[in-house]
Amino acid sequence: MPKATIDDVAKLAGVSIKTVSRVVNRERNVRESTREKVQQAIEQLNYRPNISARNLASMHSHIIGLVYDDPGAYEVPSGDYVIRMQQGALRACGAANYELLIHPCNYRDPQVGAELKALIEQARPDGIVLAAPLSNMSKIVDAISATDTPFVRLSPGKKNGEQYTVVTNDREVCAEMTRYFVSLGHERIAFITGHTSHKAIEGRFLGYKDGLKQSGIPFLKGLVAAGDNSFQSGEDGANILLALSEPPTAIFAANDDMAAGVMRAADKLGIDIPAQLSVAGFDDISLTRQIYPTLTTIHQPLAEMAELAAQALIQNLGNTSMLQGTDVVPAEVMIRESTGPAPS
Amino acid sequence: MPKATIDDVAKLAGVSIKTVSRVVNRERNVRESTREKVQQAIEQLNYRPNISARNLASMHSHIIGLVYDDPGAYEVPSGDYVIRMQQGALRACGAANYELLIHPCNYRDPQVGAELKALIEQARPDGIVLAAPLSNMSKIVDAISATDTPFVRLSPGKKNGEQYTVVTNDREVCAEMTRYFVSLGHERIAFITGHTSHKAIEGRFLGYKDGLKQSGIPFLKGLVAAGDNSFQSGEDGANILLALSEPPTAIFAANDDMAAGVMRAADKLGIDIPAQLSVAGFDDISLTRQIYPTLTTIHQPLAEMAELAAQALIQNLGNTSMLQGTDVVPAEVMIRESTGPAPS
DNA sequence: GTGAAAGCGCTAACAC
DNA sequence: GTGTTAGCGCTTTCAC
Repeated sequence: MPKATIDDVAKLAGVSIKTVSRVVNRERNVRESTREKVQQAIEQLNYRPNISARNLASMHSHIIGLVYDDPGAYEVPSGDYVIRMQQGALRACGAANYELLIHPCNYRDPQVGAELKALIEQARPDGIVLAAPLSNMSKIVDAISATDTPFVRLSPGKKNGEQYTVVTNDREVCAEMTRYFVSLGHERIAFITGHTSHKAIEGRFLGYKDGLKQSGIPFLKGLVAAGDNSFQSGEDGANILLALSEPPTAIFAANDDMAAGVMRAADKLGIDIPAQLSVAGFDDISLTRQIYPTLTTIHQPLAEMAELAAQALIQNLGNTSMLQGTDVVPAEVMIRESTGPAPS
Repeated sequence: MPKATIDDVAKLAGVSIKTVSRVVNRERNVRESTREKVQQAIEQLNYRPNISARNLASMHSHIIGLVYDDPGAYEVPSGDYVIRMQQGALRACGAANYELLIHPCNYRDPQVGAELKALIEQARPDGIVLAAPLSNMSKIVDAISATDTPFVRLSPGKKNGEQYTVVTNDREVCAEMTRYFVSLGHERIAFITGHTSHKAIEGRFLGYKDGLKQSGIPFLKGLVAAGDNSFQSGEDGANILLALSEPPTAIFAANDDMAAGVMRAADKLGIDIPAQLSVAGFDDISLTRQIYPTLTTIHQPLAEMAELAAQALIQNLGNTSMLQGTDVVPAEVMIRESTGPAPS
């Protein structure tokens, strides 16, 4: 059977199409009895408004774009990051009857700005959620700005631009993790830093130092190893740290990959985790639950962040004023098997 | 500035809107000089056709839906699976100027059928790519069928239904992996089976047996351990196999998680991989490159499969006849560090 | 509270 | 080859 249209419903309910439209869009000024009549007709005909027609008439697309770095364009730990953002954005879109258009893009491509602009002009999303690390990059931000499409940003490393932004508390939660080590009796707590180009990762190191200070433990340069986010750099860093005359009893790595490298190094050296050495990472990638012992880490609430960002974006679409400010969604320490009391 | 419309272009180029439409849609029967005139006007005005208007007039949405099991609804190895499918589907959509709507859904939810149906009626995708394991489930397939939306299936474990399907060669590639073990000098090659409910995983065991037969090596029941896809079951299975009076020199697990469990068991027993024991898995999850030694496994070409499926779907949309048949995209053995020559 | 009429920007017939 | 004329199914004034 051909799909029912608003006219069919109006005819069956004995009202005008405008009244049907009012009922469908939950507008006020409809008598309760009329609403019921229309509602019944809608159900009887299994009527669904035609999105294209609605979009055309209302001059917006009811589409939100989610733009993120393409994890398939190169090697990444996993697609968890993307999946979780999508979930959050989908929740917000579903609740507001918007659709979600995903657009992975490779920022290493010199054409990326033009390509992104073309995509936006084509699909005409009503707004865009821009994920990190793209949310930092002026060539991306400028390309979106040039289309006059409102957008919000997800955890840019540094705060610039005027758009509304959702971030997490990297620094505070790293301090919390550090204090957790102290609470287990650890005093020699080492840190493996991440790649210097990742703005977001700098805060993690600062948080580590905060945690030490809050616990009254002196910060020792000798307990810091320089990593570059890779498994290998974690293993190398651990080998240096564990060869010290007074080795650390705990190692906190700025990401999970490096923490896994630490575990590998300890395994080779015959050091038991967590009896002799506690290890923690950051990100909560799936690996953390697949290795043995499972890895204590910090979970970034990506789904919640994306949901909040999309929600705020959608709610603000009608307004003429630009959405501004910053919201923080706290990250969470995930205690698993790789951390335990300091050896006596 | 307000967006240019087809009328603006027509006026500037001094032609009718129909001619502009012809140029935009690359129809024939336009004089080259006219085409150029129009093209120039399009560029000058930065004209982009309005998708909603086009969709409304042409009576289709130019949207393809990708429906897959929601990996966030429960624990899964990783989101790689989903990401790779999305990439493939996006490639096909981009090439054909379609948009991709993603819809993760949780088949454990009893309402899933109704919910899916509602979504499809709302968004009205022109077609759907249905991923495994949903592509097997009649309540999902029926819900989609009820909406009269054409769909294609990705690697259902068993072949039923009449829709076009893209599969991979689980069985053949597992035989290949087994022969690879033999080529390394292994003769006692064990297998750890997967959970019986996963149809696709049955073929892997059959492939293992095929490979043995092709190599003239007798199949021994004693070299098969029953797993359930979990890390733990891999570890348990390995412990049983390695305790045999004549233990295997190679263990082939039906998925990567179990293979990781095997590696853990070997590590605990002080067995060196690959010098004393070779290990292989299936899936090529990101873990395989994050552990040490990196895991030899089999890569399912999910992106290619999804791309082919979406391509076929889109190409067939105009036709009245239903798209049928099956295409096979071969999987690939990924040789990494966990496999080596049999110990002498 | 409700309705009539005028588009939104495009495609599809059919004329020329 | 090109233009004319109707819609597609909705929202949006503005009447009543």
